[in-house]
Amino acid sequence: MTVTIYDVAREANVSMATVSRVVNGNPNVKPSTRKKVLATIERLGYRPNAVARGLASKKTTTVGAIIPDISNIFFSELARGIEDIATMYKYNIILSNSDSNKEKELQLINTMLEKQVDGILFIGGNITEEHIQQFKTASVPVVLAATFDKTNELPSVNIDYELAAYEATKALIENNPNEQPAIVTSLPDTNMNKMKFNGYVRALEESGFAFDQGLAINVDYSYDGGLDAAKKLAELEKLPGSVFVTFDEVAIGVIHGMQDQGYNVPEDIQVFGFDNSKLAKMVRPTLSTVVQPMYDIGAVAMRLLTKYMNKEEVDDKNVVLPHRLEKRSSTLDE
Amino acid sequence: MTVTIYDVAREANVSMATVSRVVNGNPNVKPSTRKKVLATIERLGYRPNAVARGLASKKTTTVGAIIPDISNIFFSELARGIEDIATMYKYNIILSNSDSNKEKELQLINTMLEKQVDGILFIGGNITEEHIQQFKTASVPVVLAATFDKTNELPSVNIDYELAAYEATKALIENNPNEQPAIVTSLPDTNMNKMKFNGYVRALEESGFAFDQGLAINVDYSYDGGLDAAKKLAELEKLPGSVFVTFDEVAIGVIHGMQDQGYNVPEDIQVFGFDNSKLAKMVRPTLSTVVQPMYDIGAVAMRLLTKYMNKEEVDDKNVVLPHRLEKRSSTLDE
DNA sequence: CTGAAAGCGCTAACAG
DNA sequence: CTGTTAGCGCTTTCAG
Repeated sequence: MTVTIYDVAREANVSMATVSRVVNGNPNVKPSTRKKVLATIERLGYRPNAVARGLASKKTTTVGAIIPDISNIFFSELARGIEDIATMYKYNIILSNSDSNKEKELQLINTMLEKQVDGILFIGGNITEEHIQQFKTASVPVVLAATFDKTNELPSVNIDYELAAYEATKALIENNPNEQPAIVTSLPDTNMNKMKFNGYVRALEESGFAFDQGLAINVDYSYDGGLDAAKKLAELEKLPGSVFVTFDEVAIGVIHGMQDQGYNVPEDIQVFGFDNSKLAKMVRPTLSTVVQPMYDIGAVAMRLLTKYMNKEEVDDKNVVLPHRLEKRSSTLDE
Repeated sequence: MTVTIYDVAREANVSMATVSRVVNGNPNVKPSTRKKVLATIERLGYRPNAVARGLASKKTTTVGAIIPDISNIFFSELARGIEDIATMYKYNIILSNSDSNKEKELQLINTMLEKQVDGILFIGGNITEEHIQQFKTASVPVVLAATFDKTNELPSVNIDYELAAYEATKALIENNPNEQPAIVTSLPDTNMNKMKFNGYVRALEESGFAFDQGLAINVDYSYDGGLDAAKKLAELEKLPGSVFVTFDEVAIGVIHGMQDQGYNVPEDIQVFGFDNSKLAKMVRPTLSTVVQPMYDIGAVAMRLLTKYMNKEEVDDKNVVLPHRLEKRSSTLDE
């Protein structure tokens, strides 16, 4: 039925070991026999069985990637970064969506471990003790991307969310020093969100403002959530002069929501986003935002994982990638 | 080191076969022994090795999905549909990006076949004879999603692109019967694009217009491509009263591009998009567009694939999902 | 309801 | 440079 390494060996008058060698590019094969083997592989239409190889070698050259939601632009760009580097290093990706649901996450980790992935890339909300335990039940390396583990036990790739949020808030204040910026955040309350929040508060306090719960609005992580936020903003006793929105998609909803209610951005209210997803340029006014290199986070995380899988030395286990502010037209910069 | 089925068998005083049965939920096991086995599995922390299982059973419960670009919103929604149904049927997905590049596609098909996937979901530009050949070298089922194979040999899930484009163009003409709509298309020139184009031409002719090459603009499939298209539109001797843009992302670029040049949408120029990606509601004016159910296409394709993998009867091998027009504010509907 | 035994297709020492 | 020989961990007849 299907042709195996054994068939090739027989037809080529060599041993299975030799066929295996040429298939795997082992240099210890006389050119002439290599050629002969290659020819019969071609003739027979032999295709190596990676499952058998995986069982024998204990390496599958596939890694698992657990992602909250691939249809979210943020994660899909990150996934592309992962995939490109994986391809470069000859790995395949088993991709699964967790919806940041802890049970699903734990379940997925288990499934991937059963499938004998060589490593796991984890993107999620919060890392709990259970996650760590689950990871420890197997000996494959795990790298977190855009995800926090307060213990810092696991390797990770992130940006400095606290600092980025601080800077964004500061920028808002500089443009309009007399008005206290509002903040629009989204559930779930992940560590990432907490850090952004902390940065916001720090900037506030440093500028002499006291955090005001009334200016902290929490909505769905979605465009419609942003629309909701805009409504709530407009209902405030006094419209805040600026607002820091912790995700671009929501920020765009805020901009449109304000405009739909007759306000001008940035004249009536400045808005600052976070992520610099490609949506940021797809609004009028274009969105000022924190540039978070999603693709790079995925790429660097995958690269880091390859190092662990190859048991290479890793000098920087918790990578912090640079971020920057991109000032566009939704803020009052000179 | 790692605990195997053999260890469990020994510790539980049963045979490997029995352990295998309980692990696989085979009912032919006395409850008491099942319980005993389950207990020692728990105690030993046994985790089945899916690779070994795959080798022995010739089933991996993983399917390959070849996608042009996961970071494209269109494909990422489709991928989510695939994933959700796959999860429902206990399959995992190996996801790879092809950039619609034929060599990569062929390469990926081969890799997935080596990995012994139980089936393949293919989303791409054009299916060539080589693709078909490549698929035939293995006996796993293949389903196309949002992808055409002119021979109709392969199972597929699509919408009627020609008709949808026809209807969109017709709608434009109805709103403004005296002006001939322009069209903005994007490379590569896939069958899908051709069908959209044909629908556009058919609507034109049916309304007494002759296709005018000068009104056919081709740009990159991107927001910036849309910006470019708007520039070209404005450079025309006379601004067309409406334009059919074959992808939402490009359409949004067209809207902003026109606005940036001082025109009003839809008063000066109507624009009709295609896809109804979530971007369509994220513009002002909101985009009138053809609703293509990306998620459903992915979901139905995956469902269809499970049928083939289970060797079930399939009555409708080339599924055509319904589409509809969503009229929003970028067109002059009453 | 349970066990024995034969592979699945390949890699990895180890010899030579 | 090449062949032999054990497995990898599990499923799957076939008996009983």
